[in-house]
Amino acid sequence: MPSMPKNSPAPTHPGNDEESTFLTTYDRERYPKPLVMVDLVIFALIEDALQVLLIQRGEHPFKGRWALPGGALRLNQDRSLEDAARRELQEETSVTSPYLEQLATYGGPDRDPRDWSVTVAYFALIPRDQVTLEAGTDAQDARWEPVTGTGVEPDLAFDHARILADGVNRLRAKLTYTAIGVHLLPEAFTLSELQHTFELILQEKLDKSSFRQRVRQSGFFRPLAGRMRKGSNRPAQLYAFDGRRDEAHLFFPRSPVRKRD
Amino acid sequence: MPSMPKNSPAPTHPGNDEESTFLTTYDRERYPKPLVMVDLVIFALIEDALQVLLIQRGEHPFKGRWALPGGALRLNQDRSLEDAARRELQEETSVTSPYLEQLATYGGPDRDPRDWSVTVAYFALIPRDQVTLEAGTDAQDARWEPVTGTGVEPDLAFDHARILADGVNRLRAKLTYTAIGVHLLPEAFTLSELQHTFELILQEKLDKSSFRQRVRQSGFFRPLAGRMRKGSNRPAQLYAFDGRRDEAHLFFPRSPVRKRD
DNA sequence: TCAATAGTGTCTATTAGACAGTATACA
DNA sequence: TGTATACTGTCTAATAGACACTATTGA
Repeated sequence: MPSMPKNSPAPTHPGNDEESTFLTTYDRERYPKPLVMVDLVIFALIEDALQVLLIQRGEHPFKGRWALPGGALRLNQDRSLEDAARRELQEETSVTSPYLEQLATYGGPDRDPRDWSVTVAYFALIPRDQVTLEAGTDAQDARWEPVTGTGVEPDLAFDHARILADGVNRLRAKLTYTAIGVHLLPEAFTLSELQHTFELILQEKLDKSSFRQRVRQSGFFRPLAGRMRKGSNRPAQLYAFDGRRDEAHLFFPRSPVRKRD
Repeated sequence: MPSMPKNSPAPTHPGNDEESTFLTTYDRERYPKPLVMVDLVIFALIEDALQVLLIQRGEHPFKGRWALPGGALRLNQDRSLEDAARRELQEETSVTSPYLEQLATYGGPDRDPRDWSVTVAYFALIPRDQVTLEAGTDAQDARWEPVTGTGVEPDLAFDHARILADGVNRLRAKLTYTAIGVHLLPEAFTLSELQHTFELILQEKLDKSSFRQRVRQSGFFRPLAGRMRKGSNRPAQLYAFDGRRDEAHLFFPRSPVRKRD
C-alpha cells in the first residue's frame, strides 16, 4: 500500500493511511449483532376487498403459523434495504414494479425467539390486474387474506399483527391526503373505480362531485382520449395517473374525507 | 425438559418440544449479519434558529468528521430500538423526556466502510429551556449547528447528510398538519412564540388571526389561568400543550400554511 | 322505454387569509 | 403620551359537502 506524503491535504473519505490500517485490522465480530430481516405488508384489491398477502411458515420458529412474507438480509447480494424488499416481493408475487415504501423498523430481544432481532418493514401496493396468486386457491404456503379493521383473522407469527396494523393505518392515513390509492388499480381506470377504491379502504362514503373536483385540481390524472369503459349505462372516461410514484403528496387542498363535527 | 403428551392441543408460542429442540440447537451465526446502529437527528431552537446536535468522531472510520450522534445497539442492555435511541439521547443531552419519533432506516454495503451496515434513525425535539450544551462553547466533541436549507455547513460522515435532510423535511412536513412544534418550546409559551416557532422552521410568514383560530379549534392548547408573559407591551396569555405527545395528528382542519396557486 | 351509472350544476356553510382595528402593558 | 405587542373583528374568496339534475349507453 503506497504511503502518503505527510503534508498533502487530508483526503476526504475513503482513504488516509491510518484509517486504512484501522479497516484492515477491524474485527467484524467486535460487537454482538442482531438478526436483521425485511418483512413486507403487501396489499391488493381482490374480490372488492382490501387483502394482504400471508405465507405459512414452513420452518421454526412459529412453524405452521401465518406470517408476513419476508426473510433475512443477504449481505452478498442486496445493495440496500429497499433492494432486499424488492427481492422478497418479486419472489412472492412476481410483480416487478409495485409501489413500495418503507413502513417502520421493529426490534427487541424477544420478538424472535432465536435472537435479538430487527425487522425493517415495507409496505407495497399491487395493481389489481397483476395479482397472480388467487385468493382461495389451494396454494399451501401463501394466500391473500381480507383485512378486517386493522388486522386479519389468523393469529400471526412474531409481532406481525402489530406490523400489519401499522401498515393498514399508514395506508388509510395516506389515502386521506394523497393519491396513493391509484397504485391498487390498473393503468387505466375510471373515476368511479378510483372513488370506489378510496371508499373501500377508508370504509366511508365520499361525495362524488367533491371527489371529482379534487382529482381534477390535483393535476395528477390524465383522461385517456377516446378510451372509455363501456357497460349498460353511459360510458365512463378512462384516466391514467400522471404523477411520479411518490408524488402522491401535494394532493388534495383539503383532505378528501375531512368531516365536520 | 418434561415431554408433552402426544395429543394435547398444540400450545401457542412459545413452547412445543420440537421448536424447543430447534431453538437450543440453533446456530446464531448461520447468516452473516450487518452492523446495526441507532442514529439521532436532535433538533432544538437556539438563538432564534433551528439547530441540530452534531458530534465530532473520535474514532475511525471518519475520525475527526462531524456526524449525527448515535452508536451500536447494545444487545444485553437495550429492550427495543426506541430504548436504544433514548439511551443515546440521554447520553448526549441529558434530556429525559423529549419528543422522539422513528425517522427511517438506512442500509447498504458501502455506507460504513467497516461492513454492510444498517442504521435506524430517530428524530427528537428538545425544549428550548432544556438545552444544556450551548452553541459556540468550546466543547470539543459536540456542538449545535444551525440548519440552513435541509442541511448543515460541515460535511457529515457516512450518509448522515442524507439522514439529516430527511429529518428536516419530516419536521417541516409534520409542522404543516400537526402541532409538533410545541415540543421545541418550554411548557408554558405564548401564541406569538408558537407562531414564531412555526415561521422560523417553515421559513414563511403566517397570518396571525388564522393561526390563532386554528390553535383554538384544535383543542390541544390550554390557556394557563392568570399566567402572563410581561414586557413593555400588553401582557400575553401563556398556554400549555394539552394533547398527548404523538397526538399532534388530527390537528388543523386545513393545513396552517396551505397556499393558493 | 327503463335501468343503471357517468357526469355536471347549484346552493350553503365553513374557513383561510388579508387587513385593520382595539387593548394594555411599560417607558 | 408614545410605542410595542397582544388580541379581536370584518370582509372576501375559495371550496367541501349535500343533493339534485342531465347524459348516454345497453337491455
